[in-house]
Parts: sequence; C-alpha cells; structure tokens
Amino acid sequence: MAGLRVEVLAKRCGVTKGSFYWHFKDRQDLLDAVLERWKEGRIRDIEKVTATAGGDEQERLHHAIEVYSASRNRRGMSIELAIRDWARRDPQAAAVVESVDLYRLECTRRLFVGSGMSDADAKSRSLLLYACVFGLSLMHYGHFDPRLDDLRARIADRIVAP
Amino acid sequence: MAGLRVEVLAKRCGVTKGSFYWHFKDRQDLLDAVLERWKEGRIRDIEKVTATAGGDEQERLHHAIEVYSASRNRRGMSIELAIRDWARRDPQAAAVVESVDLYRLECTRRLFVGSGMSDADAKSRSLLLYACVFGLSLMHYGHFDPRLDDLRARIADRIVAP
DNA sequence: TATTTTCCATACGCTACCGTATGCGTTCCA
DNA sequence: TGGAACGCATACGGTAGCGTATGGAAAATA
Repeated sequence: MAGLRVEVLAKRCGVTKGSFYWHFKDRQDLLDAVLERWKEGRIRDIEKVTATAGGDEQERLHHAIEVYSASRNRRGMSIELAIRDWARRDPQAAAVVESVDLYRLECTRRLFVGSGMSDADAKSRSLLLYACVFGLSLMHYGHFDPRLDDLRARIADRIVAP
Repeated sequence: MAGLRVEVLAKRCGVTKGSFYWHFKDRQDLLDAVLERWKEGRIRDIEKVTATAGGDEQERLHHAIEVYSASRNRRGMSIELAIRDWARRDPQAAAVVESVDLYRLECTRRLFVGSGMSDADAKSRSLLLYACVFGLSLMHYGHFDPRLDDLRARIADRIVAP
C-alpha cells in the first residue's frame, strides 16, 4: 500500500489534510481500517458464494472460480493483488491475508468434500483452486492461445472435476 | 519497483549519488536495466530446466515445479512477485513479463506434448502449472494442513499426471 | 609531461509527502 | 443566547528522495 498517500487521497476526496487527520489518527490508522474492511468483505463474499443454497457442489465450485476470475472482477482482483503485495512486507497485512486464505480454503474444502472427495484430495484441490485463480491474475497469457475461454474451462475442469 | 530508491541503493553500495548518476542516466535507466537482466536470466533458467537432456518429460515437469516452488527459491520468487506487481502499473514491465510468460508457457507446453498429451491439454496444463506456482507463493496457507509436502505433492500430480 | 578522460564525492535546489498547530464557521445544548 | 464541541481549512516545519552542477583525483593518452 505504499502508493496510498494522505495528501493525494485528500485531494481526490475534495478535502484537505486537516480533514483527513480529523477522521484518522495518522496514515497507519487508515491502512489499518483498509485492512480490516477488506477482511470483512472477503469473508462475507466467500460465505455468499459457497453458501449451501443453490446448485450442487460442482456448480458452486465452478461459480467460485468464475467469480474470482480476473476478467469478471478486475477491480476486486486488483485490490486483492495490492494487498497480497503489501503482505509481503507487512506482518500485520500478512496476518490478515492468512486469516482470509484459511477461511476461503475451508469454505471450498467443504464443497469438495460435499461432492464426494476425500479430505486430503479436497484440501489439495481447494488450495489449487485459489493458487490458480490468483496466479492467473498475475500472468500475462493473452497471446498464448486465441481460445482463452476454452483454456480457462479446461483448467477449471482439471481443478474441480472428480 | 516503487521501493527501489537511488539514494538508498547508493548508500548500500557504499557510494554516493554522484557515482550512481555516472553509471545510469536516471532512475528509470536503472529500472530498465533491472528489467532487461531479469528477462534474460529467466529465459536462460527455463531453458536449462526444460532442456531435452536428463529424465523423461514427467520428471522434468515435476522438477520445474520444484524449482519454482517458493520454499526452495525464496529469493527468486520474491523478485518474481515484485516484478509482477510492478507490471500491474508499468506497461513496459508488463511487456517483459508477458514475453517471459509466453516463453515459459511454450517450454512446458512442449514437455506436456512430449509426454503424450493433446495440444489443448498441454496448453491448459502449462498455464495451470505457472498459475499454481505463482499463486501458491502469493498465499499464506502454512496453517491449512500440517502435511504441507503431501499437499504440494498432490497438487503437482494433479497438474502433470496423465 | 601536459592534457584529456574516467570515475566518483560534495553541495545544492526542488518536489512530494507526513504530521502538527491553529483558526474559523456551524451545530448542539444548557 | 453564549459557549462547547464538531468538522474542516490554512499554514508551517521537517524528511526523503530526484536530478544537476561542480570539483577533483587518478588513469589513460598524446
């Protein structure tokens, strides 16, 4: 979050630093709030996506991949990557990322178990799912194959298909 | 690469800014050099890892995953992630990352084809391989399962096994 | 040996920030 | 209705960092 500057933010909000420092103790106070809000939002999201209602487990897993796909959720993924980069240097951010990761991993693990897989298989696939989603959003493979949708569909199948 | 500061770098090298600006036109000139050197190194590396000599294709694919694993190559992966984060904002860095990605994807695609897979399957698995490797290095899953090696072995199998 | 080139240090101006001090209008309220 | 408390603006000092100007020693060269 090195790029989040108090004065720039204030200007974009149409206020001055004086106002900012009324609402936040200092810059770190804002960063703490950003982290906390991100964590709550991500946990709400993954609960909604993997909720027990609507469709069988396989469908919900495909839906989860779809939702996290960079193409459908460009803004969210951009924030996700910025926070994970932040976590590479900030232990506090790293702790939040870890808690979000564990929560998500557990949610999809249950879906894999629910679709009939062993616990070990479910765990490895759950981890593979998120690693792949985040990894893809980190890569630049637009020119690797003209049929990107087919490519992504094959990958999704490899992750979730029995 | 926002964290790479000229004055800090000079101090660490035991020289002054005057010396730095003798060797580099400006900060951007250094960043260009970093990018170019990284690209060359990555292409050399992937050629070495996937070289046609030594072991069959499956072994070489497992070896590639092993080499890129964050646990064995912490420093290299740290640089990789820093550059990919850089590429999120800098088109020039993005272009270099894309060329490296395409080169790597092609190298492992050939290994998958060599181990008897269809071209479409090889392409999707090649992409899955790197996405997974980079994605894993982005996550914090140390407390998800005590048997991490088993977890990683299952994931590697899911990527490369026929 | 005289001069040019190489390589680096010192010193400076400039900008972008952070955080604080202080003032000022508005709203709440006793 | 007079004064707290609120919500924000203005102004300031301080640091980090970029790039330039300039000097100077050592080495290469004429």
